[in-house]
Amino acid sequence: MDYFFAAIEEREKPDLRGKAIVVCMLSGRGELSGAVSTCNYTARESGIRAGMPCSKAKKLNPEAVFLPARKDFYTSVSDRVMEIIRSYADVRETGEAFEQISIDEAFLEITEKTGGDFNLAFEIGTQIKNDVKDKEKLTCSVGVGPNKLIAKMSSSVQKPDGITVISPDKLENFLWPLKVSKLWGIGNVTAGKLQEMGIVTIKDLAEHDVIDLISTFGKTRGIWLKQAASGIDDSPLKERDGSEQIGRIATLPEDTLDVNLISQLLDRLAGDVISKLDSRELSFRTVTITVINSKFRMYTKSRTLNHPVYSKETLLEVTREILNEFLSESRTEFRRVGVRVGELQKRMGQKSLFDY
DNA sequence: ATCTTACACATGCT
DNA sequence: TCAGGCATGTGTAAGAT
Repeated sequence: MDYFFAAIEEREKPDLRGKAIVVCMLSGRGELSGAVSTCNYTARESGIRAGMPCSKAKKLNPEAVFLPARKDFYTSVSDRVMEIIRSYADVRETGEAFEQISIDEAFLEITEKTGGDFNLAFEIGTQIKNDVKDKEKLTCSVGVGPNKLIAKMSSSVQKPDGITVISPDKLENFLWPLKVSKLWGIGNVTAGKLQEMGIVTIKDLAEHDVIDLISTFGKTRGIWLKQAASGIDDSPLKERDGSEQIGRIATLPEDTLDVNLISQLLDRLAGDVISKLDSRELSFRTVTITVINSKFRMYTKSRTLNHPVYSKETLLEVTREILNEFLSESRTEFRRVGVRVGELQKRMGQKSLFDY
């Protein structure tokens, strides 16, 4: 979806159209303390980008409209969009060959219904765009490719409201001239290491000795780099049944080491996590606490319970226990804290199988 | 001797 | 001067078979 959160706000508030719109995740610390989640293309003209501090965005364009993110609402729109798109995917025994990878992105397998014809794929992509526009008044950008990696990368070529097809015969011309940082899966750290090795373009990477890549990045990642740079990606679509972890993280009202202040926030976050757990009727077995200190260093500690549970009391207890461990070994004030649960399982009849 | 699990941490994407 | 949410992989240590 194109500039998804901001596009939804535009749709909901027609008087905003034409203006620069910036959707922010705010920490509550100050008027505009937080980061830009996304912004419309008008805002991008003034240099505003996702991830940038909101205060900086304000400096770049004081006239822009700054809105707080309404995540639950965007999720409800996302659910409807995904249902529309899903209906265009190949159908297998298990259901549609469809993979939602984020709140606004998804992969569809259409190999069967196109018989591998990329011209047909273009038609289907166009249909999807029209359907979404008709039903939800939102635009999206479609990428077609012989695998997920290429589909994802081609979706970025023409934005917003675009469609790009990269058939196997156009693969090398598309991929090789690009900087390695453009390859989906290569971030800052990897791009930096590659540059030190003299690898700048994707072509450089594709031609590089795989043994050398493995020695720097490990077996899995080394082989992946070599393959990906050649446009090879055999990963199948993964049907996802909700996330495998549920977490909440937030910024403290001020940097602190005060147990009471921190527990107060952690308890709220734990409550939110329990709500989500309840709505999906799940139990959890692991609890992870995240701390980000005033120097922006991140630390995590986790506990795995003997059996899955879904009691709020247990989550609170474990959370406090881990917090105390953190506090006894920390001298730098905390800025943000988070709670996350994992090893999720569908609930049984009792609170826990071994609880009675 | 080998397989499995727990944990901390790095990396990447939005 | 900077938000929140998730996935996946790796190294190491400890426990189980």
